Amino acid sequence: MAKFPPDAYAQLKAYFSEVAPVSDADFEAIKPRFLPVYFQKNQFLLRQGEICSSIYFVVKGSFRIFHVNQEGIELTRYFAFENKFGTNLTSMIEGTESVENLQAIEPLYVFEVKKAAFFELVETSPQVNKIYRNILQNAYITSQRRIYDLQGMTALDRLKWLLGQYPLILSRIPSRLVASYLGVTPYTLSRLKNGL
Amino acid sequence: MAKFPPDAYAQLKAYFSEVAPVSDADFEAIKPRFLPVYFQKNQFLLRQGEICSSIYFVVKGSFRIFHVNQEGIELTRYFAFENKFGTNLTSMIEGTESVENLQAIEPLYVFEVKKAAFFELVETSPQVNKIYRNILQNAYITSQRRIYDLQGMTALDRLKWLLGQYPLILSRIPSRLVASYLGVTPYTLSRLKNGL
DNA sequence: CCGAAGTTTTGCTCTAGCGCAAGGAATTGA
DNA sequence: TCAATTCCTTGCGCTAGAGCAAAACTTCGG
Repeated sequence: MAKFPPDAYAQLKAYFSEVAPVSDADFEAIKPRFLPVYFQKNQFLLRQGEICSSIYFVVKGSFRIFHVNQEGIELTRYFAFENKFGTNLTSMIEGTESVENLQAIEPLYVFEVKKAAFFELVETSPQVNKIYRNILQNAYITSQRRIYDLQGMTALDRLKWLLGQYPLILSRIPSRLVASYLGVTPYTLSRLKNGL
Repeated sequence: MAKFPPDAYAQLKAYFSEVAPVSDADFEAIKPRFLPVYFQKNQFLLRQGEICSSIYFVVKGSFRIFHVNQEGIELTRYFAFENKFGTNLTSMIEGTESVENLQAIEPLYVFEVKKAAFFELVETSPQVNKIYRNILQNAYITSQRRIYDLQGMTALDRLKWLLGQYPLILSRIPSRLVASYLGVTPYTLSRLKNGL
């Protein structure tokens, strides 16, 4: 295991300046709530049935959010790459048991922000508040878009749509997981790749 | 056109007592922000491209929220029946152009709450605040559930799932609209009904 | 560096659901 | 109330994608 990226806080600050610029002094106050954590490939950040108590910011690597349905099929709904936040919002907000799993896909370096610390920051830091509004809206908009954009598309068009958003996804993420995101079998995805 | 249901405010008060009980005095203060409005069957409450400036509470009748995709196919995502709130959240929150239409299915009696008045109530009334949290959470959870529950189900199972939620929907709503909700053609829905 | 386990590809068959066409039923409006 | 329109059903052929089996390729631990 390589050590935690030394410039990770600089990266976080750069993220803030994109979304909600923050002064050096304010950033120093926020910083200690962002805890560097490492997860191995395939390790779980959260398992279904547990209560989600943190939100994560990806410094390096990636994780996915997925659900296992009645038939035992995995359905992936989100890939979190560098500079993305990810958590199970419903479980974290309501304190209910998660129906989703969060799992590292690659060796993963994240900042973990504990629920209590996070909501405190939401109240005390206008910047974090803005970021939170962003997260909420994106969560909703993303899931809406997913329904509307994908409904009625062929599997090939869905794949193209995904590649439009993450051009490198097929070289970075196992096909099996991409298939579980697109809602097709790995067989079908393999064949689709020929038709690109 | 029949006149607006005379006991509509009593109905609204009953709804509050289910979700967030409110004293008579407080209710009197809230009441004037709920404006009785009538829409004819098929009339639009909002068209795509417009900015959504109100939220609606159904007293009697129903409306649907739908989107028209690139191929010109209508995709319905929500049916609002009695005692349900409905609006285009994204457009209302962000003030952006709506990509969805709201349209009365039956003769429709609603309370309209203007955006400004609504957000003022959210700030000043703990009860309305709670109802708003409810709406936001439901919006997100519903769209999540829709992705997870329906993914991988056959069309017949999706129909049964819908009938589990709204047992009378097929007798109340035109089949064409139910089909556009389930993501199947009217042909297929018609055949599915035989297999129930 | 090698064997085992997991992953991806490919051939083949099968089925759910599409979509046209045409007939029947139900709504609508003057 | 009666035509006109819209909506629903049904027969039929067709295609996208599922799913099994087996081969080819990767990855990983020791």
